[in-house]
Amino acid sequence: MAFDKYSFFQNVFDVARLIPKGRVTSYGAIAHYLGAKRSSRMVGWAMNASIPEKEIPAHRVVNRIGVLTGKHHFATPTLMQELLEIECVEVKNDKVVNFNRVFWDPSIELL
DNA sequence: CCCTTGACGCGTT
DNA sequence: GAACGCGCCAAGG
Repeated sequence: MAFDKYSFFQNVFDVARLIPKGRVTSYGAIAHYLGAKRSSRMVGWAMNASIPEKEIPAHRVVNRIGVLTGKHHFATPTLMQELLEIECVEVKNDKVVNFNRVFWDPSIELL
C-alpha cells in the first residue's frame, strides 16, 4: 500500500475515512491492515489526533469486542453512541450489538 | 537520549 | 467471562 509512505497518523486517517456508514471496525483491525498489528494503541492515539480533523468517522472505530472505549474523547460522552445509532448501529451498555455482523475489516473488505 | 503516556490486544488466572 | 498483567510502539516533554 502507498499508505506506508506517509506517517502512521495519515494512514489511520485514510483508512478511517473508508469505513462504510453503518459499519464499525476495531483499532487492531486497522493496525493489522497497515501492517503493524501490534500497534493498535497507536491507532487509538491517531484517532485522538483526528478529533479536530473533519470527515474522520472516529465513532465507527471501537475496540476488539465492540466497546465504545473512546466515547469520553467526544464532545459529550454520549455523542459517539448517538452517532452510531443514527447509522442504525445498535449500541447497548456501551457495546455494539451484533458486533460481528456490522464489523468491517479493512484487510478483507478493501482486498 | 530517557521517561511517560495512551481511544489496545492477548494470554492467564 | 471478568479481572489482571504484560507487551507493543509513536510522539512529546
